Amino acid sequence: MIGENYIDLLRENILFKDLEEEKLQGFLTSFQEEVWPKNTCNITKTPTLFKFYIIAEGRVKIYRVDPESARELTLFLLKKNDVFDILCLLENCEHRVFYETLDEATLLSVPIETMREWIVKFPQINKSLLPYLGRQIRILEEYTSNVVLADISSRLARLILTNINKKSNKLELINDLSNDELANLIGSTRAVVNRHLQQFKKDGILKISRKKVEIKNLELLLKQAEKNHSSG
Amino acid sequence: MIGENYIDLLRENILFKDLEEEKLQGFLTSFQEEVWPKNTCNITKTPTLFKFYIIAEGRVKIYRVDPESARELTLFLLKKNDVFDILCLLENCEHRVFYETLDEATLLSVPIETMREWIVKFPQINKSLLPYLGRQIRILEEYTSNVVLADISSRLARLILTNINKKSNKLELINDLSNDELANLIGSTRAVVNRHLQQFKKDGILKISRKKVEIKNLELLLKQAEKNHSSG
DNA sequence: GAAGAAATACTACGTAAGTAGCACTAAATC
DNA sequence: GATTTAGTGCTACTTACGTAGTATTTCTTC
Repeated sequence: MIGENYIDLLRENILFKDLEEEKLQGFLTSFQEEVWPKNTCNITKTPTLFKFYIIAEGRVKIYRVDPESARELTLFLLKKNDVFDILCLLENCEHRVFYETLDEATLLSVPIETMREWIVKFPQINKSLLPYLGRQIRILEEYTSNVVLADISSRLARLILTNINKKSNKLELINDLSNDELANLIGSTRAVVNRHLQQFKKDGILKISRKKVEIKNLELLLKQAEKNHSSG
Repeated sequence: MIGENYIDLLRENILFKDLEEEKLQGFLTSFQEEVWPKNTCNITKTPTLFKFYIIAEGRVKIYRVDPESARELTLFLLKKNDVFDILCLLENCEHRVFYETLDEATLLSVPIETMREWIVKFPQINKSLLPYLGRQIRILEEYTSNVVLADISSRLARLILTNINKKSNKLELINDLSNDELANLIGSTRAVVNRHLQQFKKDGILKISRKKVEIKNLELLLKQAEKNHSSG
């Protein structure tokens, strides 16, 4: 059972937003609040096979690791009101990925079987789920073609561009990440990302400080995102 | 309206398989049969925004192109009883990809709005759709991490391995593709794929002839799939 | 504010993959 | 069966990326 204050969260959630107020109230009893410390991987303790999570606060990355090279690839960087793990929810079999918090995170958990029942019972959830899955597919298609067809500087520029808040015009979600984490987000390595960040700095595109990226010249950044150095 | 003989197709289809016989019969009136010639891109003529397709015969690839380098990336290679475009179905906005037939293909089309209505009206379709979408997401996750974390020879070996028919032990679906098409499937180029195919041949792993790949040594192929040359 | 940890900046180097070009060959097409 | 086209095999070359190593800076925390 979680507090009333979480009603607002559910009301803004992509899966629950269309439900009537009284039903959301009823849901509160099924949720549990969990706090995960920063930089922890709770997969062994709390398998996503049994629980479905909504992020109330903090960031969680879903990532893969190549055991040989120890290289990481971040598949999704989840934030407030994102949910996981959608694949376990749909397929009831293990999703071979890791989860790790980038901040201290507050999560709402619900038994995954309960969530499955809700999808069947409440058409509104089901109806919201479909376009949500579509968006996931679209994001992954974009990711794959980016990695294959664009070079690192383009990918880095695009990563930054897609995380600019349209209203504040400021970088969000990834603005306080280390070079290492940025590299994981575009399928590269720390040293290479730093090399390109330095070049961006030289070119007057970005202002860089420790765990901080600021945009100085949006126009040039847009050009970098489009430019594919492999051709012309 | 299509012929009775397509009932068997629908009965085996991932989305329609759970529907009662009489309902499938009723569906027949909504479908149209279309034949697309080999190597054609029918996107402009028959936008997937308005129709939903089931493949009855032949192969269709969904791919992206980088306009600058003209390089292609095949996202999905669809075969009999696969459907497209699932993203247009879910999101009702343009899916920025191309479609092209690799063989002469026979397709069943249904107005996409009709398909949307069916999803709402028949829970069985909706229920089948969810794990189908999950599989798409899983495939794309695998694709992305492959491209980032594995080198070309591993990706080529894995591509071949995933297309071996478990029963016949023979290569299917991709066994008659050109080096060019194989390259598109792993995010590389013709010349590079050929280089590795030649090496596989030298190593006694494959037998290669024009538009034909045969497996000679499965064990060695499995080793290639696991080996990541970038480490060790 | 000293000591330690974490993140960054930079240099040097090796290499897989991409590109270009061309000869050769099988297979459509007329 | 002559001609064209598509696909393959191969050589030579270039380069962006990844790796390694190290110095430096910035934060943390005791």
